[in-house]
Order: sequence, then C-alpha cells, then structure tokens
Amino acid sequence: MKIKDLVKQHGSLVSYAKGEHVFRQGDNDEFLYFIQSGFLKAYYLSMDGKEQVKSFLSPNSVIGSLLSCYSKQHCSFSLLCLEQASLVKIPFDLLHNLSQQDITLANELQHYLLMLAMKKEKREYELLCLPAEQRYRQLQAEMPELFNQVTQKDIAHYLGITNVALSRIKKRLHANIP
Amino acid sequence: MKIKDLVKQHGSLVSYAKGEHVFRQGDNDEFLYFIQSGFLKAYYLSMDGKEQVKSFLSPNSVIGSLLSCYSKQHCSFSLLCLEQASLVKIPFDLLHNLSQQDITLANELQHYLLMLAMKKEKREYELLCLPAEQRYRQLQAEMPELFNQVTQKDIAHYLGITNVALSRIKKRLHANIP
DNA sequence: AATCAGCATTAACCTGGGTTAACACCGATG
DNA sequence: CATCGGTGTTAACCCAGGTTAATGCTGATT
Repeated sequence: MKIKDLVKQHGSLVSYAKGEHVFRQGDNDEFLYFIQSGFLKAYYLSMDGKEQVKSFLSPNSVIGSLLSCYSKQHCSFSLLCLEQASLVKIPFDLLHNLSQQDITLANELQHYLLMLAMKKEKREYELLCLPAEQRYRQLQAEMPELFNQVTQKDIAHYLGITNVALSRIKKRLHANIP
Repeated sequence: MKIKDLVKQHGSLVSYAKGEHVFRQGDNDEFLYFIQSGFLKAYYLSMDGKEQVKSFLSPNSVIGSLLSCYSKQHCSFSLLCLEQASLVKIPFDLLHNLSQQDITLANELQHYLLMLAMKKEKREYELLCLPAEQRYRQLQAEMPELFNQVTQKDIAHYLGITNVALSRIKKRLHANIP
C-alpha cells in the first residue's frame, strides 16, 4: 500500500480559515497532516512569550508533532493557518502500525523521515554557523516566493531575529547594492 | 533480521586513536558507525574557520552523515575521536537496501530515524528560543557527565558560543549561588 | 469619511556575546 | 628540570542585535 492510498482511504478532510490553529503548543495531537491547499506556519512560543518560526508549510508538504505522535508528549509547537487552508489528516498510529506489516508503507515513511532529518540537519548548521545576515540572503536565494506570502515579522522570527533587526539588515544590504 | 545481526555479519571493526578523524567535512562517507567504545565529537567548520559542535557521541550511539549516505552529497560535518575509540561500520546502502525487503530491519531503522528527528527538533527549539545561559543550565542538568569528558571550549561550541562567553556565564551563575 | 489594528521603518539606548590579548595553570615532551 | 602547547580566566573594547517608542502606511470595519 502507498501512503497516498492510505490517505485516500482513511484520511479526513479538514478546512481552516485564515488565523485558525490546527493545533497548539501543549496539545496532544497525534495526527499527520497532508496539506492540500493554503499556507501555514509552525511556530514556538518561548516562556517569555516570544514567537519563533519553526517552518512554513505549503501544499504537498506533511506536518505533525513527532513528539506528540511518537512519544505521546505534548506538542512543542503550534500550527497556524496564514490563509484559508484544507488538509487531510490521518492518525499517526494508523500509519505507524500498518507500516509494521506493510513494507511499501514502511519504506515510504522511511524516505520522508530521511528527508526530514536532512532538512533539520541543514537548519541546525545554519542556526549554529551562519550569522543572521547570511541566513537572510540564503533564504532569499532558496525561497524567493516566501517574501510575498508572509510578513517580515514572520521571516525575522524564522531567521531567529526580531523584525527590527531584519529591517536593519535589509537597509545594510541595499546600501551596498544601490 | 535485526540491525544488531546485520552489524555482526557485515560490520567491520575500526579503531582510531585520540585526535584521529573518522571522516571529514567534504568527504564522501556513506557508512553508518556504531560506537563500541570511546568518545567522539561531530563538528562543523564554518567558512571563516570557526568550529561549532553538532553533537557528542558515546558508546551505543550511531552516527553517519545522512547527507552523504542518502543524498550522495558531501559530508557537512567532521567526526573526530576525543579519545581512543572503536566503531563498527556498515555501508548505509546495505542497510537501506535490505530494509526494502526486510520489514524488521525497516521498522528498526524507522525507530532510529524517529528518535533522531525528535532530538533534532529539540535542538532546533533550543537554538532558536533559549538564550545561551539557559542552554548551558539545561545541558548541565541533562548531561552532567559531559563536563568531565570534554573541554570547556567544546561545550561552548556545542552551545553556539565562544569559550570566553561560556567562562563569563559560569562566573555570572556562580556569583548568584555563592 | 473616520477609526483602528497590524505592519514596516527608523532612532536611541542597552546588553550579550565576539575579539584580542595578557596571564596563570597544567600535563606532556625534550 | 625547563619548555612548550593547550586550556581556562579575566579585562578592554566593539558590534550585532534586542528593546522601546515614535512615525507613517495600509487595509479592514463601522
């Protein structure tokens, strides 16, 4: 069986308006979400109430809190719709259990996990090794569309800085390339 | 088949002296390493020559560059022995290919990947949301042994700061708890 | 049209951490 | 024993980014 078929058979379609949460940090939410349409942001709230963006989600991507799905802990982040969105959700355990017997499913899931792990390693490198300005330039090069879809505040929070700092960086850069 | 058996059958034992590299950033190294004894550090070198520590490895942990193993790109980090170490290595492709047919192997690998993904999400959260001082206190709480095994410089580079900054943080903290 | 909320920009000020360098300490090596 | 390299501490200086706040813009609501 393919994940696509599983999603078709057992998935339930859910829709959210702009500004609605799919789940919130602290919830127990043991679903995987396959994004059909819309644009979402996954974000953390730190103890002092500041927001940091974990990732942006566009159609065809998959998301879910592995901590909640696999470890039965609370979600460590919130998932918010930046525009009207429709997703298909399936219980993670369903996929996980079926993959215990279904090799096709297991391999497909494995592929997703490997891609995820590589993406996260890249992010770790960037946060650890690159200064904010370079992270900004790299983001611009890799996801130029993003800058039309989200506010500068969210971009900044994705880069790990404040909107004020991002504004300064932009000014610095444009000064050099007149 | 279990991974343990696979490692026993097809693994080759390799030993390194303190200070030796298992592989270096930029290499192609498509092996998974199962650490039998010793203590290692995985680290990044940024373009300006500064070092940042990705993780520390102790016996029973597994490491390898997924980027190199799965994407056939170059390793994005180096693996260095902080003390005499012995590892068992197997080609990643061997495990990956066998897991295409062997459901037990696939599930075990899946479990490793899920654990890895959760660990990386935690690290992302910490780097993004916690100030250096709190990351230090958390590390102290979670891995107290570490402080006897590695230099303060390496701890600092793991936290994403310099040894000088770490020295200051320690001083600040001890001043408050006399 | 008037109001209001959220966003981006800019300035002023502050702080945490980077940089450099001096110094002391220790273990290894000659 | 003397020396040397690596390590940790401390101080002085600097800068990137955080904080706060004022300003202007835009788009939504009434």
